Amino acid sequence: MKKIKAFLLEDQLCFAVYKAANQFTKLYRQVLEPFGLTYPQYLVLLALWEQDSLVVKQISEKLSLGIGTLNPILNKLVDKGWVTKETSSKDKRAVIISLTEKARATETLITEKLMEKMAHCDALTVIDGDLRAQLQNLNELLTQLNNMEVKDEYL
Amino acid sequence: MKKIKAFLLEDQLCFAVYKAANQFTKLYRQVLEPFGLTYPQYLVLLALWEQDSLVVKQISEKLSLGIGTLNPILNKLVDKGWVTKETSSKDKRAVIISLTEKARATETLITEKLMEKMAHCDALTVIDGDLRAQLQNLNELLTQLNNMEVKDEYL
DNA sequence: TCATTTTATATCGTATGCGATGTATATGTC
DNA sequence: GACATATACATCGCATACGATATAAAATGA
Repeated sequence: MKKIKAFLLEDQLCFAVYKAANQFTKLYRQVLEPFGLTYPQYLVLLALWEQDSLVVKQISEKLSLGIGTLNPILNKLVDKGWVTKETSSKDKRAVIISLTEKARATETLITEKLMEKMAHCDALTVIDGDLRAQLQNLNELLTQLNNMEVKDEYL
Repeated sequence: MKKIKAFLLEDQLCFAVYKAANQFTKLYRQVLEPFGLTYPQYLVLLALWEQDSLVVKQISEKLSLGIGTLNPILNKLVDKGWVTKETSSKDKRAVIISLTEKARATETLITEKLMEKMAHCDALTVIDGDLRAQLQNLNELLTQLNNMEVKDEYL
């Protein structure tokens, strides 16, 4: 009596994603820890290196993280001197997050160390291309699904 | 001055995986919450539905979770009456986790509810096949990388 | 204008997820 | 059998991640 394939642990897409996310975090920790950074904290910096001085809401959207998750991360980045927080003068509700000199100065080094680590595994690059595109599709789908849920109740 | 493509937030494989994992957890919560289950708790049940009465160590390996993460989850499952814990008679260090009657009885219902939810999104099924295989490759790679790290220091 | 509603953050409680450490039990070696 | 080592689990501290709630400021509208 074999069970439905889709519901065996090893065959589940969601489980594969779950495991990959955990493994990635572990891998990145090796590089980021010496800088005193965690993976989510690094993501915030990554967003700001692309475009500095974002409002919290913009970072929240870029990373798909709620304020409840993001705010503690931002506070830690402030404490550790990576970013600053200032109220927007145009909209006093909004808070602008900006990179410090330290954060700007360290971008290259962190990026190099990460590339070094990843280079140890050429296969990662090979796999990368197609998978990335598919995952982006998946993410759009999941996001839609999650946003649809409220309406869903009324069907 | 465009930056290296690989290091733009949106283009990063790890970020795509990270987001997908978060979205999946949200999606599953909708189905699992009425049962009083979280996604990791459900994963434990999934493992046990495949094969009951596993030792903690075995579950830890199946889910790629350390004892520090797994133990609190198991304790909650015990508290809520989904599984039992008993010391192995053969090896008094080992703890055997077994499904309760409630857990066995609810498997079908939970599985049905999950399939219902997923069925709302046919596209998920279409994407699934290839992506799953690729993610499994990715996971093997990442796991190897993570296990290699210790030796890595001596190169 | 002024009450209502929306929006941007902040805070809180619960549940992971991890590395580090502690403890009891097996195991291997002599 | 004694003892060093390895293994299985437990516990702790830190850092997310989420939903729910709170608060202040902006936008809306009668």
